[in-house]
Amino acid sequence: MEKLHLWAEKLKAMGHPARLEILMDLYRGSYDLKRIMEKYHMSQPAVSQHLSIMRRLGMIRCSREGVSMCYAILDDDVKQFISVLTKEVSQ
Amino acid sequence: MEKLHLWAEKLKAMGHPARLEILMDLYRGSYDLKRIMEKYHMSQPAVSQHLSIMRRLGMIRCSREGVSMCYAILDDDVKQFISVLTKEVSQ
DNA sequence: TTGACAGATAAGTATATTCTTATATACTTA
DNA sequence: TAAGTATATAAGAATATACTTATCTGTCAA
Repeated sequence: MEKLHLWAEKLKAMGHPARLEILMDLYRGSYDLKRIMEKYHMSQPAVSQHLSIMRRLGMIRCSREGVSMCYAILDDDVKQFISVLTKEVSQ
Repeated sequence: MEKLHLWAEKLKAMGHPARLEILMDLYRGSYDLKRIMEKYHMSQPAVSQHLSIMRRLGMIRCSREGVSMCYAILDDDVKQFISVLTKEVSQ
């Protein structure tokens, strides 16, 4: 896929408040499924599907940690962007 | 609107290859309607609607220049992001 | 080995997005 | 002022996205 097109895909994926918040959580270390569910009035499958969208694009990776799953940001460009955004949003 | 939510809106708006390319064109000075139409197999109204989406969000502004319109990036965050992206994509 | 827990996937539906074609508007020039 | 050019807007259709509920899978502990 062309670079620009791939970027558009990643931006679109970041273009949802719940996904953006998950990424910011992950940047800080980990995300809290229940908090996301409550804040966005969203079911567990819905959150799982948002994670899956970002996983398909290689933006995040997941690994099993016993009974639960551990997510982390994989894409360096995304990580860089979220780092800047985190500072910007907290102002 | 909450800061995070507004950012999500802007990212979603950037999350379309034609809109992203228009923004990159505008960052360099101006965009070429015919080139965008041809590259994305898109009609004039379709491009106009993409511009309108970004205009509604305050990402770009437009002013009349005689018979044609002059667009420019208005939002500093967007400008900053596109400047970084432009470098990244050209590598 | 079964029950409970955490989370993923499937299937279907409501809504949003992105186009299309048709038409309207603003400006310029003959 | 009529015609031409550049662009915007309107209405509707096709497609994509974001949910829902139901169900499945993997892990652990009794």
